[in-house]
Amino acid sequence: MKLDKNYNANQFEPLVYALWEKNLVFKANPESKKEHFSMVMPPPNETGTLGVHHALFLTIQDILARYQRLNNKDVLWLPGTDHAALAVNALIEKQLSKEGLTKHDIGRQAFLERTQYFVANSRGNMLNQMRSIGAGPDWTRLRYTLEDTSVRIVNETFLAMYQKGLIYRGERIINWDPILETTVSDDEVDHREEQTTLYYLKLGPFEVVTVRPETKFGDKYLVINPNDQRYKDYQEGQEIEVDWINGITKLTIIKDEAVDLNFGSGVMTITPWHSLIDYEIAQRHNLTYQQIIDFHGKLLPIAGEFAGQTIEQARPKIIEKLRSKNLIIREDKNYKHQVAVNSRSDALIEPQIRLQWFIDVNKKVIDWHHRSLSFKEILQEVIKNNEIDIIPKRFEKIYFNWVNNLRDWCISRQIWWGHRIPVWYRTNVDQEEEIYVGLQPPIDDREGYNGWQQDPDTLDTWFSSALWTFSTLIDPALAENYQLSFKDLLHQSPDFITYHPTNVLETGWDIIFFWVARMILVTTFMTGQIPFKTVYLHGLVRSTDGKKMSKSRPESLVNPLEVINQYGADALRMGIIMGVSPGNDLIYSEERVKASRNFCNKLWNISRFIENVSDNVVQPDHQFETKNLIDRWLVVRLNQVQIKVLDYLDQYRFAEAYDLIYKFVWNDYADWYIETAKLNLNQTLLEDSLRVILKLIHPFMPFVSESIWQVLFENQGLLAQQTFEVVPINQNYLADAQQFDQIRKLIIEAREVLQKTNLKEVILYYKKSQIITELNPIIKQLAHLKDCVEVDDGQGWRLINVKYDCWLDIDPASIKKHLVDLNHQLSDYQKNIDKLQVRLDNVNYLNKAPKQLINQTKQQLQELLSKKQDLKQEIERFSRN
RNA sequence: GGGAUUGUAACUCAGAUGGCUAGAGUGCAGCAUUCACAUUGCUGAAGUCAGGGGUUCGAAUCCCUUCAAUCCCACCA
Repeated sequence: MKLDKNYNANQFEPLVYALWEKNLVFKANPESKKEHFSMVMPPPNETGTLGVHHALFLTIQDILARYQRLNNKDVLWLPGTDHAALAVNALIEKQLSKEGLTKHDIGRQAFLERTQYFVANSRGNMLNQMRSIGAGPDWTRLRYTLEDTSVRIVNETFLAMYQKGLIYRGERIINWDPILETTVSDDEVDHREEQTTLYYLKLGPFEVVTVRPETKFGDKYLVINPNDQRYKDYQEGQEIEVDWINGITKLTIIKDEAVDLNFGSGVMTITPWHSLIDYEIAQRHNLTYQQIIDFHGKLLPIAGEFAGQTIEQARPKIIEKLRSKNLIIREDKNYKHQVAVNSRSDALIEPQIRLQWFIDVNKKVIDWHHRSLSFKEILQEVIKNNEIDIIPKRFEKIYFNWVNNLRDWCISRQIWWGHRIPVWYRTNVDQEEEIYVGLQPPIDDREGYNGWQQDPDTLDTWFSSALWTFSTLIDPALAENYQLSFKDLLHQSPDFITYHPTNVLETGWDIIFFWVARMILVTTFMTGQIPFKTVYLHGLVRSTDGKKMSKSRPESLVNPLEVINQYGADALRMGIIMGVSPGNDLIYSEERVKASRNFCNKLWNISRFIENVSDNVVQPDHQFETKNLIDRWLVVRLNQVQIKVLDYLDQYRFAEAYDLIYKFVWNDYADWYIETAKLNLNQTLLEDSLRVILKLIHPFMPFVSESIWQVLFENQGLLAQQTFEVVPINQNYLADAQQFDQIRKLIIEAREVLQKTNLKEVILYYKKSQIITELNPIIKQLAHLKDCVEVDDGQGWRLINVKYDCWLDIDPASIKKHLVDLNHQLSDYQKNIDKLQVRLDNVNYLNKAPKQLINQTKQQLQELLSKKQDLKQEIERFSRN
């Protein structure tokens, strides 16, 4: 025998994967005459290692890709990685700070070199990890969000939007991370609850509350709600003088409805530079504002004696001073409120006003289906018109909710790692600033003037990710040629022509805003096409305690490589697919992985059996030739399962598809067909059916299926190149299949009675039946009977659930042990009979329910009645004796 | 404050468009043993489908409501 007793995943997986790569089975071919199927891989961040959530999306996408290949399509699954500007930047800065350095110490150039080195390293690791999960994307088309082609397309996009007036530069309030010293987009800000002290301060005749006394230095305005009767005597614009932290200050009264009458005393001072709401109030009333905290998080000279100190240092001293001036009325030490933090770096966000680049989402200048629309409108339209389907559907609501509240997208970042903004500035003779936006650095040909300086900022990492579906399909060689326009690039790149729009985008629901929406936004603008036709969203993987896996709780993290080591990649894949429905989160459970590992082994041993009973020469047959009704039963089941599995896969219902295969293979194929095959061998059908099963299971468990295929059928070529063959059946097979179902019932019931009565070696008598005679040895063996004998009339215990007349040769004393169960069963029958009877007595049911259903109900009732009758008779007969 | 999701066996979860006696994995109980597989086989026990109400001939499934949990968005200075 060629196969070992147990399936050893670690032994086969690397070999099998190497074989796939060698044979280029993952390679897409745009020139193929087959139908094309395309999908881009969401590029994972190049921060190092993969987690289980990566394993999840790689598995789902790999199932899709392998399924479509077996479905006779030309498949492009395009892999790549993301430079992950903010995340990687934070990581490198953390490394530096461990060495006692900051990025300014080493300078921009050295910082970038160091980052590149780090990223190149982690990329290699990650790609190998993807391989060990079994993912089979087209590695020949591996892309990277910070490669040359990407830079070109990013700049093309920036330029095109700039020329349309969709990108503008402006001073706005933004989320500032004082640690990384960069802007953070709204979506990247997390809110965390914090307990702090709320101070009630005396401000002249008023009382104001604050948790941030350090922002109070710039106070010039006092805002009250115009509907507040308590302060109706104070007029808008009225000025008052009060004693404040650093002496006498003049305040102007402003009335604005943003003030909550019920919070504190209903009076507030505002700090527009460092608060979004205050900023909005200031904008409405045309107020002046100034910066109090600098971009490093330190107080500016306006804070007088506290200037140069960080907030942490200054706050207690400021409190001390306020206290000494008797300006603190009272303090609430248990005040709970939400603070904003950068989700990537965990730093406290300090709102700041700064010159930034923005994308205008409301300007209606984009040509879309012959109308001029804004980004916001296009985002709404493509979903409303079903140009793009989101699965599961409920995420459409979440999507619209987000789009409706969308504000201009701030795309500039002050970190160093990322796409540099393609804008250059210089000062001309009149000391005015000139600006140049272009694809490549401009050349300054004037002598004696300052040359062009590129904007120091980089772009939000999601800006380049947003181009992912089309930028990756552009031919890199063409992109090097700046003589070609962007349109030329699109129209001359075979991959773009063939594969765009892509068929599916498969990703987690948590990045629907960051990524999915922004891909739609940028792609529609740049290509005039939608980026994908379907969005399939999967859930988050959580740890066994039901919480999010997070780096701050290392015990919650599961390392997919360790799992693969222990149980194999196929086991991991199905462990996280089993029993999970689209869009729902899943809790990682090692039990499920184990169950899948056992299933691998089951498959393995089925194959081992087949190999064992097969002649050495394996002939390709594919005829599914049947010799008896068991064979026909199998063929019918195969056919049904095959159709259903393909149907589930078309609907992205992976868990259900897998579940069906699992049950079929284990409960039907192994437990019944293989068992009967020991006495009734049909070698070609065994091989044909195994081939079908391996193909069906292959998208889910590629390694074990390919390993078996290689050992058993290696001459038949690579599994991944085969297409599904439909198992042929004809109508009279169905009747045979039903016959065998009856025989299975017979065997099950016989086993049960023998178990309950604790008897062995019992004889089964049966009234003349051709089928039982034909299957006599099989029934005997599977039910563990001593013999199976045809008789003219019955004797012994009559089987209830079977259509045939047969009896087990059991003495009444033994049956008595079983009597309690039997009476229990009897009352179960009665309960169900009552239920069905009530239904059939209901006139409305008879009038309104479909005819077919009524007939079914009647039939069920008849069956139950007769079973009950039989059982009752038997019990009585045996009780009498 | 706005919104989404979840509540089904001891545990983790499936049950799309309402229609058999509500299923699986794990666990549990009993039995089997040199058979392809102990990563096994056979048999079994275990559920008021969170509670209440409604629609319907018929509800785990649809609607309303209460309770509990998780998450997203927006936020009070």
